[in-house]
Amino acid sequence: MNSEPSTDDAKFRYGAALAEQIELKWQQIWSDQGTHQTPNPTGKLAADDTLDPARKLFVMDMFPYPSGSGLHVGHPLGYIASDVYSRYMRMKGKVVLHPFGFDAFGLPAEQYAIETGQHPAITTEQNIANMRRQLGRLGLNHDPRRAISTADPKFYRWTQWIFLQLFNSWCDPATGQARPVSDLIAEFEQGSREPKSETNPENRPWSELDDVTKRRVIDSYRLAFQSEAPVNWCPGLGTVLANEEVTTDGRSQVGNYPVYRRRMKQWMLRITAFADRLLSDLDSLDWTESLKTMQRNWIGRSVGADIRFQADAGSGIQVFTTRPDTLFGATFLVLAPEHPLVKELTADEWPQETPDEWKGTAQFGAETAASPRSAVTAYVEQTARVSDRQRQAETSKTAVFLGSYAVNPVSGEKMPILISDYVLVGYGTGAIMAVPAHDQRDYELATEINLPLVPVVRPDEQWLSEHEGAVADRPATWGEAFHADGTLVNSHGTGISLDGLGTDEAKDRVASWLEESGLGARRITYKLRDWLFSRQRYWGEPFPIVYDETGLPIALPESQLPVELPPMTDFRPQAVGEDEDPKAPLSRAPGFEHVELDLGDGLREYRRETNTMPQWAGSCWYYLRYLDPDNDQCFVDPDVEKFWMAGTGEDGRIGGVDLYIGGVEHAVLHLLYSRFWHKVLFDLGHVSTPEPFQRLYNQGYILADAFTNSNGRYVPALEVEETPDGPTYQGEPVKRHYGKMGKSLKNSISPDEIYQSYGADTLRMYEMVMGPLDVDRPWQPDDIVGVYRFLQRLWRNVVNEDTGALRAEAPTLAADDALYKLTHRTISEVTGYFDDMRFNVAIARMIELNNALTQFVQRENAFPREAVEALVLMTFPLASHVSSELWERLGHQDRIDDVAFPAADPDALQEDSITIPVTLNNKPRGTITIAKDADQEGAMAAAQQLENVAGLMEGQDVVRVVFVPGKILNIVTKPQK
RNA sequence: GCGGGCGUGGCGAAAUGGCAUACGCGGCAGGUUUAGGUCCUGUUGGUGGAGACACCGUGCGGGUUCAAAUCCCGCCGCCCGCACCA
Repeated sequence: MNSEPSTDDAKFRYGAALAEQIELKWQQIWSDQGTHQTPNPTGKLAADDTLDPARKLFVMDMFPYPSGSGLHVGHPLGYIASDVYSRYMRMKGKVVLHPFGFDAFGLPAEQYAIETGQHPAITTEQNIANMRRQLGRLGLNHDPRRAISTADPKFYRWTQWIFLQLFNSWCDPATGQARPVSDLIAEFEQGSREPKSETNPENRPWSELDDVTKRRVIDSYRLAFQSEAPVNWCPGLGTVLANEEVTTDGRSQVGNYPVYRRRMKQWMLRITAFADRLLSDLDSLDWTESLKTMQRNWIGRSVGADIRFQADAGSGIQVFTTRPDTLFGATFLVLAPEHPLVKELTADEWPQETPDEWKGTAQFGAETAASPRSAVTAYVEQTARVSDRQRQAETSKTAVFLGSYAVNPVSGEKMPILISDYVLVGYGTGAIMAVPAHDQRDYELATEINLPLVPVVRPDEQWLSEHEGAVADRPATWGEAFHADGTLVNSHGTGISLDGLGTDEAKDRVASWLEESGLGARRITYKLRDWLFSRQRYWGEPFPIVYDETGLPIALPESQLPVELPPMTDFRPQAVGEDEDPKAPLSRAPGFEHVELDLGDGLREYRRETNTMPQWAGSCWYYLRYLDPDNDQCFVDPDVEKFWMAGTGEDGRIGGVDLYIGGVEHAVLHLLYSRFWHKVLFDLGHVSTPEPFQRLYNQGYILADAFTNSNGRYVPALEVEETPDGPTYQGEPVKRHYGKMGKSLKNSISPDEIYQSYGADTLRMYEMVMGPLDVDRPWQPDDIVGVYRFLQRLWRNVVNEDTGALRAEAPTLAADDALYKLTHRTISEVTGYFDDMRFNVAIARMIELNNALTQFVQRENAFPREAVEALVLMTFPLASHVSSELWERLGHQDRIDDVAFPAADPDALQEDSITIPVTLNNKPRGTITIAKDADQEGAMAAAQQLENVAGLMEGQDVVRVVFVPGKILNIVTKPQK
């Protein structure tokens, strides 16, 4: 394959060398003249003149982490798109903010540093420099003054500040909004609110509590709080991870290491308190439906009821169910193996006549199954070995009976209590009432180990007929649970009867009954869990938190921010034993953990928090820092924030970033976390919109061939050779795959190669012409010449390739000239396509115009200025350097950056006559050219002139004529009798 | 299993009810050139025909309509997300 274009024989042909010369020249000019600096309404970056808020447009990319392997051609796809769009919008008169930065803290950067044995501060800096160079070569129009890095203390000072906002806030359940903790304390002191009982077991009034208890109570309300809970522990990374960072098969997203469940005390953020708003506010956003669906699924709202069951021991077992209507059919209870009541409810001996299936005999052997305690212990240990996600693999259900019973409050029946790993401790209450006749999972367990089934919803006849051998009142014959709605049966007891009711009515009746009798209440639960926010890693934001002798956390005052990350030479995470708590690297930093501080009551000793914040902390709010990057008084000036974020009111927009472009992989990570932080900042009055990102656009991925060897490992795609027997690597046959370009598939292609062969403008244009922006597309290097030739021809139409001089200029085009009309029609269409970010079709139209222009120039040996300038201006957002160069060569003193996008001449779009197809019985038979306002008779008359049509109509009766002005003439005929 | 999306030439793709395949790549033929490349011109869905043309053709089957790639119903295939969530 010869991908190298030949060296140009014409000295001034637009080739790779000339393109590079032009590109570097204009990048220098842009940098020298500050072309891409966007003014602010006020502050350090303020403009000389006032800015019109109605014209503002905030266009942003998801910023990258500074990868060590540099950029591949898949990375800049979104960056180019946002660049093209922002340049276009600027030409359309918008004041466009288009910034760029680096997500420099976090696991990927730290893992890279460990691999290379260098300090992350150094590798991060190097990687940022390298990525800046590669991106700079693309000529992106980012405002250089607003470049940010989340690992910069001037940046993370404010990340820490926002953390303190969370720490110093609580969520008022009455309004669902964040409020300052000081309000909470005031309410306690006034007696208008009673402390929750969990932290105040004796329910003593606030004024009688000692200081430490008061602090405990308050801490339990905070949006940032510490909690001892089962977490995702990843020994391979030496840290805990958020649920969102664990893959479906129970491994870490970064590094693909196994993840285990383990109880640890960690920092959590109370995102669950905002679940409802995170869900309902999705409706107001201009995001794709599939992305909204992903967030909705992740939040996972379900409506039901809590029910408390009285058990042999303890104060009762609380369960959550979405089907309270089936309460009479609840024949046993199942707890998660980790449920706190398991120990208490485990009996010393098996009750008489306990079936062997309930004892786990088959699983653990007769010896272990000899007592409830040993069987339960064995079962709990077994489930602890695998992660939540792995537990969900499709295997037959297992369970162990605790040896104790509860009572069904409506039927009065005895219900055995079991533990099973299909009940998850983190969802609902960690316990369920099993209704085996009407829940598939319960059905499977009940039939597996022989538990009683009671039908309480009568299956309909159709369902019964579809299930062979199914008898309505014998669920064991059904083969599966009947979980649809229906009519209640077998559901009457003392004080309540549901027989004959429909599902919805019955749900309502039971819920009311539960509330009246004090046995339960209506409740809504979410799959979303609180966000585990601490990591036992080095390369992240330190917490602005210290501990005093009580061990309770204390927020550092704002004046002591930032808490800088101390320099360390050995910053690796430490391996620890199974029962040992991991030690965060910062605890080894000399002089960091134990400090003497004056927090207002004199110098005292404190212990610093040594965990760091996760990857996502900086990206939760970075878009706000772009607005006011140098402000050292606050995280963003309120007036500046309002200017860029406020909704324009257009199309009911509520405000936020006007266009946010990025990959779909952040659907439930960054995008959910960020929305959460933004809502807290909104509630506290720090930002003016309830949502951060009004419009979100997911660009597709660039795909490329990838190859695996016989071990299933990926081999470098660039070194694979194509042979008649298939692809080979180092002589060995390899298997071809196809996937997202990137490091993991070893199929990256560097943009540097494309710059060398064609230049950056060609690369920009190629990435935009490949296909629709939101669709995955294969990297096809052979196709690049298409847009390269386009730019070459455009250049040649203006510049004499041999001399470098401007070609002769043709006289002004007449208004009825075909090229004039095509020019304006193209402007009109391209404008629409740019507005919709359909750059591939816009480019196709430009190529058509350029082809027509080329013929004109060849014929006349001169170029028509209108057509050329329109093309140069339309090309500018895409191929900015060569367009700038041509604009200058065309004799313009003004910068093309400041020129308005061309407007179509409305007269040129008006055609006096139009050509439409004629179909006879729906078969195309030719075209007619008729007056624009011709009527059906006129069209028919013209059609009769067509030899074809006239001939075929001979001997036919016209049954119907469909004339759609401007579209078609269809004549329906049938043979004459 | 549930939810969402997609299926059009040799390839990337246009057309969102009105001439299917715009534009680009690749192919074929010709011109320029010592030659190759570059560049330029023509041509390029399939079948038949010398040709004008004719018939067929948007995953498969049905439907609505004067008219369907497009709308509706049912299959098939691929991709993405979720997945024991009580």
